[in-house]
Amino acid sequence: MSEQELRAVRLSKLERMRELGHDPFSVERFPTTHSAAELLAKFDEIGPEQEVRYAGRVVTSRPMGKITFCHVSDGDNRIQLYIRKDDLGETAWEIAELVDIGDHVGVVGKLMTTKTGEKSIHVSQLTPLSKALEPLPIGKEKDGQVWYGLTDPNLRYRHRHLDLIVNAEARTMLLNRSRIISAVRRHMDSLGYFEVETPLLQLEAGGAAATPFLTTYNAYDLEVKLRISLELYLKRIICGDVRKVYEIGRVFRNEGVSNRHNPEFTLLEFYEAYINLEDVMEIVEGLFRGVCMDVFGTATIQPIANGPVLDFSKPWKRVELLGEIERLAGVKREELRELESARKALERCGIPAEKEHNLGGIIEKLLERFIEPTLVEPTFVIGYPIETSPLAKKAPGDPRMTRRFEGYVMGREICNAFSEINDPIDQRERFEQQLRERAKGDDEAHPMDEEFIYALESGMPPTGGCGIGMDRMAMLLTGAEQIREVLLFPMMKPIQELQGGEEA
RNA sequence: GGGCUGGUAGCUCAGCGGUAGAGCAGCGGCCUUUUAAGCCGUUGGUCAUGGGUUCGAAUCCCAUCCGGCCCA
Repeated sequence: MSEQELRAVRLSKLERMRELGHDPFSVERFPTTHSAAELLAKFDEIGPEQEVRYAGRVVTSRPMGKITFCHVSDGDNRIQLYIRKDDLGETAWEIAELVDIGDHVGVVGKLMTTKTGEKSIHVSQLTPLSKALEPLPIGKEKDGQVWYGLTDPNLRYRHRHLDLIVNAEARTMLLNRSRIISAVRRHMDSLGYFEVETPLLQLEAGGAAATPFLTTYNAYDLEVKLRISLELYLKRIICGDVRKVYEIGRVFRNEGVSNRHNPEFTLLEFYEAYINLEDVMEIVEGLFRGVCMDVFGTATIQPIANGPVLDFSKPWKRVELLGEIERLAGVKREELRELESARKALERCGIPAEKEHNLGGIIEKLLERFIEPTLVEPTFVIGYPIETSPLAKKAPGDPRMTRRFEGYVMGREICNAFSEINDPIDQRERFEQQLRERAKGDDEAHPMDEEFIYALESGMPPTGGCGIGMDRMAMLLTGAEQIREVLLFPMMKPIQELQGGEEA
């Protein structure tokens, strides 16, 4: 039967319901006494005499003549209904027979246990509350096995509401993402941070190396960019003597889509005056521990079945970047002092070096290739090259390196933090160096930001700051292999209008 | 961006040169404690799109569109 015919059948059922005196779409409310979980958990306590009210979506149906069994889901749990013609009467029964899988219903009834032992509602009144005009891909299920359903990622992401109805695992991941972000917010609030909101539309998008999206501000006839990070505005607030600030916000980077990248993603950044890198590490440890306790009730989690167990109750491992490169890639730190010897070392490791124009790029290549995959347990990698860290303080004793760390868990970068530059002269030099990189063709080099420099010139206290990708954090903690699993509506290319032959 | 791989009924899939298939959903019938309910009957398709090869294409080739996996 074609899609149109399936739809027509459902429309005619809706019409028939209306003829029988019930228009499901005219109902505005249906107060309930319990959720499915409550009905099941408090089954004995409620007992067989008390009248209960329950509402949800019909997800299974087993009509057998003058009785029908069906399961109704409130989104989180489902409970079975036992509906008898004798209990409803002629008209109500005919209306009940017009209910399809996918429709919402509200019921009044009493609890009962069926012959096969399933806790159910013996329905005395059934009220259709909506009619699904489209057939829903609700699969059949027994003993945890699911037949049919919705598996095509293309359809799952494009029609996420169906995914939420049908796939419990996807639902859990997405809702846990939401729980994780609100736990992060609670945690930062409890530490006394102010949550702030800074502009999305900016004249120059700074704070990270990425290509921005462009748009036009009509009133000022101005080309503006969507932000690529939160950093510079937040530090300007620190310059305003607000001691602790954070923002959880969407940033936009005009680049490709992959397992780990979506062009718009949610970033947490926090800054605190008078603290350094090591203090930030402790805040990150506390954040992961606190969020896990809040969301999962334990700091020791195993996000992927049979995967590694992550213990966030203890401090993260701390390693030094150049030391790890020496240990795992066999490249001595002395080799990484000059571009030529560093290139040779890179080639020796089997990585082409022609494209590398500075030491920072080479060091990060070695990190990616040799270090990252080994960083399963939570680890801070400390000490990053200056070329790729234009906002981090120089390391005392080595002007090529900065007071910066990245946190890794299960081989993936999870946060990026540093002791912030508060010397305006140093910062200006770094930006000027970036401008030179830009002139050489690096489109992602950091732009000059005079207002930010001015803020530093007005005096910024020593400050520690950190950025954590919320999508990555959600992936890590929920065990998602794909960033799209923790985004409700990931970027999907539009399906182009198919043209069936050019007209002459 | 490169390699591999997929797109067939509303959903999940089979078919891989010779009449377009199955299960589920749907529709009709029987059925007042079923649960992947069951039994009988039945509808449903521009085989992603556009070209090509062939007597004949869902199937082979090319291009395009949209995915997936791996790599950069």
